[in-house]
Amino acid sequence: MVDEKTGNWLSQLKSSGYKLTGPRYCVVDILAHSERALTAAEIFNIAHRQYPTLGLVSVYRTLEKLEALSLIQRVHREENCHAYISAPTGHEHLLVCRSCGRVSFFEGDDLKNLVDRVELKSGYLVQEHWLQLIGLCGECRQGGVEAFSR
Amino acid sequence: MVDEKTGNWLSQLKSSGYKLTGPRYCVVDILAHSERALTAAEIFNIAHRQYPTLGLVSVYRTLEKLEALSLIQRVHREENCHAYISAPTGHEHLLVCRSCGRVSFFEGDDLKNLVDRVELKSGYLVQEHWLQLIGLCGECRQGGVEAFSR
DNA sequence: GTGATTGCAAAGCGTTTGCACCGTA
DNA sequence: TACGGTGCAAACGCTTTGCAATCAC
Repeated sequence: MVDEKTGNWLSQLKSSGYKLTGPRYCVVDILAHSERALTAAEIFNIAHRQYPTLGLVSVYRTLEKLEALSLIQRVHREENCHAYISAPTGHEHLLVCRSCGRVSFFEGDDLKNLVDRVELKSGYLVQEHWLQLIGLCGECRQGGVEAFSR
Repeated sequence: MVDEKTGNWLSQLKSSGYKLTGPRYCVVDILAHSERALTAAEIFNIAHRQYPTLGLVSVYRTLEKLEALSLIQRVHREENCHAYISAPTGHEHLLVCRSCGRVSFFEGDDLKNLVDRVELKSGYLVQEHWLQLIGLCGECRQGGVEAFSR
């Protein structure tokens, strides 16, 4: 019983020449459905419950492949950049909740003017932009929820 | 013979209760004048030449203090976030050259509309934004300069 | 059957900590 | 003189690598 997103990721792995295995399935499924950015250790902790023989190493190796296929992307926070979230399908940017760690996406295409202006002024050729908003999600705003604990 | 920016940073360290020492001076001076974001190891390598007894540990400890005083800030690149650059004075964002690693700053205050729209749509309260442009600086555009080597 | 994938253990690497000595104020 | 700063060495935590056993295809 594989859901759509997990199934899609698995087929992409398969058609890239990788085999479909238990550990791989487990990690893919967790990442495909997480609302929060997860570190390798966090993924391991969750996956370990459903797949007790899983090794942390397999988590790293699967992350590597998923990142290469652009199915996941790194989330940068003030202090580190070792957490991953399912990559957006189109051209979207991250919106990260500082309290619970939840990640959402938003469209953000009107940077064009800004980019044009910066190019003119700086002489740079801008190839890529990275925009990330940080704040509190709807739930955490209301709830006065305690900071997400690591 | 201490130049203005270095001198300013040193006074800020001093007035925060820290002592002014050789190793500290050395690291401060390098960071205050680097056009590129530098990692602890890179700073150590440079500083070591002018101050042979310097230990890598002192670099880390100085970075810590400079970051706490907001005199430097981390620069995030695709793969890591362990390099530091002199922090901008006002509200500015980073423009990083992918080829030579040079960092420039630009003003970027017209995100207000975008932020308002995202808040409305997502229900988040946006507290902070992070914008970074990545591309090629004027020199690297023309020169076909080889990628900056690590 | 074959070659990729696995988990383990060990290695590797960057960063932090404990400590005795040293230098600034 | 007092106490923060120093470098060294060791500890630490996260990630990668070497390897023999295992498993998908």
